Amino acid sequence: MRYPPEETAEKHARILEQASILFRERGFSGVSVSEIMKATGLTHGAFYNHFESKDDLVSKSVGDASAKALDFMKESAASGEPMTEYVNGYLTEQHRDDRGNGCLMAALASEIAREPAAQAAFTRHVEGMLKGFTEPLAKAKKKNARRVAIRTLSSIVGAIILARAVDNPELSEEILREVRAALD
Amino acid sequence: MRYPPEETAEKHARILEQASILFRERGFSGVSVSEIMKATGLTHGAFYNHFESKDDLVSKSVGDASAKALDFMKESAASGEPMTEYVNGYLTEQHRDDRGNGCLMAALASEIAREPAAQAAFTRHVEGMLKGFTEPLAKAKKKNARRVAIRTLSSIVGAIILARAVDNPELSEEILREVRAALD
DNA sequence: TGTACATCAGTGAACGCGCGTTCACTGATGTAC
DNA sequence: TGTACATCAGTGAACGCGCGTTCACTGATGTAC
Repeated sequence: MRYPPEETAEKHARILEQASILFRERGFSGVSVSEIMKATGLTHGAFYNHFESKDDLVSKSVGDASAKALDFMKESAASGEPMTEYVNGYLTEQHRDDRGNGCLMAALASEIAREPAAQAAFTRHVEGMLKGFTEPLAKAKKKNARRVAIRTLSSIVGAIILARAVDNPELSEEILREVRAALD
Repeated sequence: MRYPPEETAEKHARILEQASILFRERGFSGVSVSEIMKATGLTHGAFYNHFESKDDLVSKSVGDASAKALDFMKESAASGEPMTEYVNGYLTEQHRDDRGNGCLMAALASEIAREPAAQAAFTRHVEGMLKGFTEPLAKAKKKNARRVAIRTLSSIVGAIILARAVDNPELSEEILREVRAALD
């Protein structure tokens, strides 16, 4: 049956949001269209009124998660010492244990390397993150701002991926702590 | 029909080898048992004479790939300036483009975080890599050898994962180059 | 303002497909006597 | 040394299952007059 346009738009946004959480938690191929629609409160058949295919959703949910993450970083940057603060929040056990709401790169970069549909949005995301790290450094007249940004991003993404994969809690915490210490 | 024991052992090793290449290329869930057996030159039915289940193979192929990678690192360490040399070889376009024969952590860490069967072997691998990085630093009386090892490992794993996921060749090469430069 | 009709976002059964896994069968190898 | 039999790693058809996707149908909303 027909629904008011605002309701339809709201459902569309909810599919995107649930998808971007579930994909980060379990990977693109680990989540079915049915599960996403169930999480949204609808049945699977309605999915194709909102997206062309699962691949279409994959690519759009990466774009959506990226936009939200870049907004969050900009807020963080607006409050003084941005990179150190951001990185300290990033390398926490809380972030490690909350994949669904956490970093897009740490959760999905490996799978995106094999998912051409999502690469364009993901590449823009990496550039956006690097820009967000580089600009404050450049403003503060630091040397090699872009290089420092690239190294920092690689370190923190690598650290949280390893901290998540390892089943020894001491080692996991050690990785987060020692990489955090690099920025102090 | 029955086969000589050496032939059976050789086939077993070949399944492990092909699996560890294919898994790194396309992820655990991206490769079917049939594909692995076809790559080994057998049919899928024979698989269960060698392994209990696909999960069993996943965990054993991680152990196998780890053993080979640690051996390779030890060889590299036996030849003088180990970490810098190793890292320079790691952060290359060649390694980036050869997932199947490349680093286990870069290829599979994200998926292993959701694959309990493989976590024990993977954790031993990370500890082995850290040990291989730490020992030469400690022998050379460097300060904070373990901390430097953790930061280096996080950086290079993060860098190659990002370099693979990004669809802009200049950005991809820049990431590899700028993280490589950190170790000079 | 009231009536008739087109619209379209839902539902849920059904589709073909590939997956992991099982199983009856084969036949060369290894063993017992 | 030769014969009879047990072993067991292969083959390939078949299994149930969940997946992405399609489709006939529903019925409230929006539009035309």
